Amino acid sequence: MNSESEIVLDKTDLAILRLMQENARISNADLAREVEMAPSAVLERVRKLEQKNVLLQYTTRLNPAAVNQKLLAFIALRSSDGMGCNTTATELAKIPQVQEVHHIAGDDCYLVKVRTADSASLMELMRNSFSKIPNILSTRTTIVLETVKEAQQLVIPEK
Amino acid sequence: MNSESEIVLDKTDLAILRLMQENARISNADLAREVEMAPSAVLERVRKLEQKNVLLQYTTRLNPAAVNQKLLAFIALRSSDGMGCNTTATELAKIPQVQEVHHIAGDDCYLVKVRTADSASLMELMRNSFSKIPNILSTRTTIVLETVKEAQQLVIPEK
DNA sequence: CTCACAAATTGAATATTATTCTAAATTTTC
DNA sequence: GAAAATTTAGAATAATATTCAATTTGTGAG
Repeated sequence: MNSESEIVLDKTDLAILRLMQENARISNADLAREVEMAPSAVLERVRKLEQKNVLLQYTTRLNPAAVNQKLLAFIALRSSDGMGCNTTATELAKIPQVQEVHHIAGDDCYLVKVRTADSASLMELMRNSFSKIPNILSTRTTIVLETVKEAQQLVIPEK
Repeated sequence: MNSESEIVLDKTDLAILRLMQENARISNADLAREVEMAPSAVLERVRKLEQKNVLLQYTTRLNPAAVNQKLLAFIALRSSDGMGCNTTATELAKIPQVQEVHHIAGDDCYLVKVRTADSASLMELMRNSFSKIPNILSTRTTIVLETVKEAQQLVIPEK
């Protein structure tokens, strides 16, 4: 009975998703031309996809270096949070430099993706923000030397 | 002398980036209102930010579950690629289900983020695609149980 | 200080687009 | 197979994007 329980997408919806995932700023008119429907009908579908939380956000991918966020790191961390309690994760998620927080299977409880200006500011972030979060038992930080690919493009099924 | 060597962004540029990162579909008119400039001037700046590769892509974040991509995994993998040679990374990047490929410091050479429908299709992907890539010595797969936060929002400096 | 050049900005005009609404068509349900 | 609900098309209007010439602003040289 949750909000995703009965999402049914037809071929046209998937085509719209594919086009919008590629270019969020595509005009509704172009979208309509591509899927060969009237603009009004397409707009209606887009609105519904937004309401059904299929379309989550229109965002712009920025060059991290251009805004002085050159360092990328993954931090695997163990927490003493009991099962069903995710205070640690919630607190981590509040940190702006933290892009992702995943609860993972295996020894380490969480995998966190962080972006900062440089290693010094990462250290600062860990000292100032991470250290204030209770229940963190240990952290293991992996610095990214080079990013070869970074996209959030999903593989959208044919039908 | 590379393409990013002399990117200088003023307060207005940063404000534009902040707004567009939040909502890629913001109209140029609204953008102009927010930063209190003429629409034409703002458009000019956006075009330049695109040319300078500060704005990389306008994309739409989709609900992975809605398009049957419920499984998220991170794969740490070792490769026998020599230094300066990144065939493995390039091949990995070609796989559509692979969202990210990072060259990392430490024992494991690469960290890869993958999305598939379920664990069965992940296995299939590894058997069919990963196994065809030469030089991969070993893989260590971490399954994500739950994602608490997933954003690519960068922290944009004040000035 | 002022000139001259380049870059950025404005404002107006036009083309394109978004959005709304009603009627028609299609699909679903009983 | 008919009624109800949903979806779509088409037309009309409001809003927006985009272009361009003219003005302003910023920068460095003399």
